[in-house]
Amino acid sequence: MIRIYNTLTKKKEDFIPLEEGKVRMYVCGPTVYNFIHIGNARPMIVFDTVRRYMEHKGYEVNFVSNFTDVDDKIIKKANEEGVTAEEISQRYIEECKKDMEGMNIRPATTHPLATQEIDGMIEMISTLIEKGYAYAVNGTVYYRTRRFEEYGKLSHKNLDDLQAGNRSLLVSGEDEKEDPLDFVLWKPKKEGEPYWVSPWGEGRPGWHIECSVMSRKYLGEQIDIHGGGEDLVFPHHENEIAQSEACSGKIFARYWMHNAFLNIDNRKMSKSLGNFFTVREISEKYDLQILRFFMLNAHYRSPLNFSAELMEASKNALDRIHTAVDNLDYIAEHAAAEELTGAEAALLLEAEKYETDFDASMDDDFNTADAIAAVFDLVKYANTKAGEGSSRAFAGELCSRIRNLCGILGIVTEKKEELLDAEIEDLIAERQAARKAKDFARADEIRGLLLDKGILLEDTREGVKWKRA
RNA sequence: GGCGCAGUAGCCAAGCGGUAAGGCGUGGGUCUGCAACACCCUGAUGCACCGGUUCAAAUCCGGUCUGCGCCUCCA
Repeated sequence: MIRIYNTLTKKKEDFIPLEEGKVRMYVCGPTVYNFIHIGNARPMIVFDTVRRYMEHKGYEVNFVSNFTDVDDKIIKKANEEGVTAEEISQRYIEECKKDMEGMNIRPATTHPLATQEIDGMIEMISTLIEKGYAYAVNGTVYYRTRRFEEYGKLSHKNLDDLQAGNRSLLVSGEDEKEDPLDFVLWKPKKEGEPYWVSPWGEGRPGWHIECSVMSRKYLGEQIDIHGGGEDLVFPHHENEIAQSEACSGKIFARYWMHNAFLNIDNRKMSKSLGNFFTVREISEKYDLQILRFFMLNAHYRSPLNFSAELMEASKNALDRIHTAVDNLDYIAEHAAAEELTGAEAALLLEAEKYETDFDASMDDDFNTADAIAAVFDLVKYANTKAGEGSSRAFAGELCSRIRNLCGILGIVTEKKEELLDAEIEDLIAERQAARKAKDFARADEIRGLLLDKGILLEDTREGVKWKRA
């Protein structure tokens, strides 16, 4: 049984899907006005892992994640570059997909675009007006927040507190609202902005209505899991609930999951502090697999601090897994015996406990940090139990189990097949000859030469191995 | 002002009532021509601090300190 911490109830709850064997989940995606930063990457990695684990447990997962492609920031960027907003959003959607691939984040079942769903938004806004939950004033449509009695149930806020202690809810030009708490569903166009025709005039949708509409269209009125960064709890998700539930009269999402922030130097990343990194920047220095591993090494609801030092530690840790997998592959390939011995069969049975541990950790609100510990336990077990005398079946099985667990976490263990240049192969052979002749000076010289080319040699009992530095 | 989260070894990080996982790093050892890999050993009589509840607390309760987040676009 999977247990999920639900922001709505502030408790871990047993996960029971609306429809047996199926999971409908929606995760708020990025606004595409630039390369995504590593903070954007956290929910992507977290929820991709949730999805993978659900699938591992046998669920069929319908995973929807949007791209917000109409927004002030996109328009601003477009104006700066003198191109259309669409060009900007298309460009960064493509770039985002490249980054996702690098982090081994699988494409969603559907990646809807806000601009392709305007009709649905107009329809939902109309329904809200009909039901008395919204009103139009001078081309702007507002949601009548106080009309939705449960407003605040997700963020556990009380409307009067919101109003009383607040800084400046009354922004200039907003005195046309019935209540300062009301939020925008549709805003009139301004000169030079993209717009759509609506019953309230030309304009564009507010941010919150997008997700309600896209979620309903691709997943139905009720979904199992709704996810996103913790900053979206209020007001974004609170508003989604108000919109969707006022419209349908049904509970919108059963489980609300929110990941904590990725910080830099213990502070939230932000442009004003100048302390943020794009995923692209990180990819120039590290394999993005390391970024993924780094994030999964902490619980998704804990704040995580990012630093180069921590990335180095993650790189070394991940290498330990890769090395184990490579070694097992090597043992399997060169094994003298094919079949499992009785002793080996017993060892494999014993090793099943690590897989059980892994699942138990993941069942407990996706405790990836604990799950990774189980992977390391298996790695150590394999390193200890498998050796040159092992059968192909034994080494192969241990290897595939490690690969399988890593796969659930989206951590790639497949070795990139790279052919050695003939020149490098010759050098390795020459070094072997030198070693045989005990000409260690020459052997070390060659090893140094290869190291300069980025090739790392390892003399193991089974022979010479190499890997890219 | 309102609401909320966190403080566990040098670093990262699980555990959330039953006597401190895992990783990185450090030091020592085995293996090896050396190096690397791997393996073994090495780590907090203690989980910010002070009280309390309990047979039992890092885990529950109260208070203090510190850091952070949300309340405004934000992953």
